[in-house]
Order: sequence, then structure tokens, then C-alpha cells
Amino acid sequence: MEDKNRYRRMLKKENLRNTSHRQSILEALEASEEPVSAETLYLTLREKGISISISTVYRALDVLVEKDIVAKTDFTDNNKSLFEIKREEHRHHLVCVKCRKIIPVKECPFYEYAGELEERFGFSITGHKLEMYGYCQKCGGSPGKTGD
Amino acid sequence: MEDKNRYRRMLKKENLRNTSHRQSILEALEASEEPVSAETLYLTLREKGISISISTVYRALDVLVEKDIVAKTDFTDNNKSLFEIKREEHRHHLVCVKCRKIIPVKECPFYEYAGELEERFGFSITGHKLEMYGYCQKCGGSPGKTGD
DNA sequence: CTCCTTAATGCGACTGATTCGCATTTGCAT
DNA sequence: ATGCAAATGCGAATCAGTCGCATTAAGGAG
Repeated sequence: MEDKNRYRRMLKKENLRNTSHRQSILEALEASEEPVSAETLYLTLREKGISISISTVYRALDVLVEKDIVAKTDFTDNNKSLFEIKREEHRHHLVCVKCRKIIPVKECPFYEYAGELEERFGFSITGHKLEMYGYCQKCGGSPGKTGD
Repeated sequence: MEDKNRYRRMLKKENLRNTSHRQSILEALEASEEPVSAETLYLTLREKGISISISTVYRALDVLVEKDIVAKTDFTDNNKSLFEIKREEHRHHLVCVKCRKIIPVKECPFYEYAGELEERFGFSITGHKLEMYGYCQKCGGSPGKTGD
């Protein structure tokens, strides 16, 4: 499994021990197309037969976020934080306000805009998040209020 | 005070009673250039000598969000939700990852991009949030890691 | 202006996500 | 193989946010 070695290198580079739990967490995050909550991640791992505690999941996510390996999304699911592994290209999301489906989008048209803002505000932009809300194809027909 | 009447009308229109607490909350939100947490709002009001309980603040914010008078931002401050009054034009934000300063930005270049995505994913976009992270002028000199 | 209905509020208990302390285990450098 | 610091598990603790219920007050009717 070459991913295992990739993770080992990533962790090593950040002076983090290469534990089996961290490997599993990274694997699970990599496998997920959408951001997941700590709890979902925990349950996924348990289902795979991995014995891990929820606090370990939280702690691993914390340290991975700190080391910039994982991103904590800025939209939440029912007050639960969501996490996703940082991939080559960063992603944005279309979030369905009705069924909560999340569609990742790879394109990002912001660099130009960002540059302009940096000049105007003397602000050095290091990252950004863009989330779009609305109704997915399935829910599109009846845009009744459902939160935002 | 004409704002008072404006608020009264807004509340009435939504079948909400025009209570002094709601007036104070709307005033405080209007006065704030940045999104604030329920707790900050609560403390602000107490400082002004207004006797109010934290649950009233939460309940008022909830109902105002539901009625689309107030927006709950999708980025949080230390796990605390932030709220801002909806103004004419929606806003984006530059968030300093070091000092946590938030600069509102009025421009929004996304309509075109949004249209393209809608077509591609059959998704009906009703809103979006864009937050940019980096270092403000004051903190710009030393971009040491501080979160994202 | 007073009365009445019911929404709004205060207070304290409660919930649910996340964090923390501490004893135990495990990675990994030597 | 050994030792030590980092990582983990478990349960307790914390903290934002919610809820139940008794009390207060908005605002329409008379």
C-alpha cells in the first residue's frame, strides 16, 4: 500500500508519530468525497473493526489540521465540525440546504480577485473558503425554507 | 429614532412582537461592522445597562435568522457561531488568522461563476459564503502558523 | 385606559460536541 | 532489546446552545 508510505512521510515531516490510528484516519478521509464529522469518522472506523476512541479521533484531527494536512470546513453539519483531507487542488462546495448533500467543486476562479483585495486592504491572503448553498437536482423542485 | 420604526416594521411584517430586547439586539447588530457571537452580543447589551438573559439572545437570534433578518455566518470563532444583520448588499470577509480581525468586503465577483456551476450540476444556488484568510496589515509581517 | 390572550422572557436544568487529566500503551531513536 | 516521550483510552469536565416552566409584557379588543 503506497498510501501508507505517503502518510508515513507526511507525518514524519511534521514530527508526528506514524500510528496506526492516524493511518486509518487519513485513509478514511482520503476515501471520503465529502467532509465528515469527527463522529462519522469514528463510526466509520469502528465499522471497519478498528478499535479507537472518540477522543483520539478529535486529537488526531486537531493535530492534522494544525499541520495543514487536514482542513476543518467552515460550514458545520448540525453544529458538528466537518473535516476533509487537503488534496492537491483545494475544493469548494455546493451544499444542498434541503437534503444536506455536499458536492465538491474543483474549479476556483479567485486568484485574480484575491490579488486585487490584497492590494486594496494591505491584507496577505493565504487561503479562502467558498461554499455555495441552494437546492440540488433532486430537491430543486421545491425550494421551501429549510435553514441556510 | 427612525431605526426603531424600521425595526418595528420589519418585526411586524414577520409577525414578531416589537420587544425592547429585539430592538436592542437589532441596534447592536447594525452598529457592529463585524459578525458577533451570541455571547459578545449579550455582553455588549449588558454593558449598555440592558438587562437581558443569554437565552433570550439566542432565541432572538434564532428567530431573526429564520425570518432572514439576520445571517448566521458559516465560519465560527472558537466554535462560537457568529451573527450579522443582513444589509443591502451581502458581504464577504477577510479574516486575519493571527489577530482575528475581520474586514468586510462588499464586492462579489461570483454571479458568473455561480451560473456556470448551476448548469453543470443541475444545482440551484440561492446563496454563498466566501471567506478569505490571511494576515492583516498589522500582522502581515510574520506569517507564523496560527490556525487556518 | 383596562383587560385578555399569548408571545416573549428569565432562570436553571439539560444536552451534545469537544476537551482534558491521568494512567497506560506504543512508536521509534539508540 | 531499552527507555522515554508521544499517543491513546477512559471517564470527567467544559462550554455553546437548547428547553421546560413559571412569570412578564406586547398589543389588539372593547
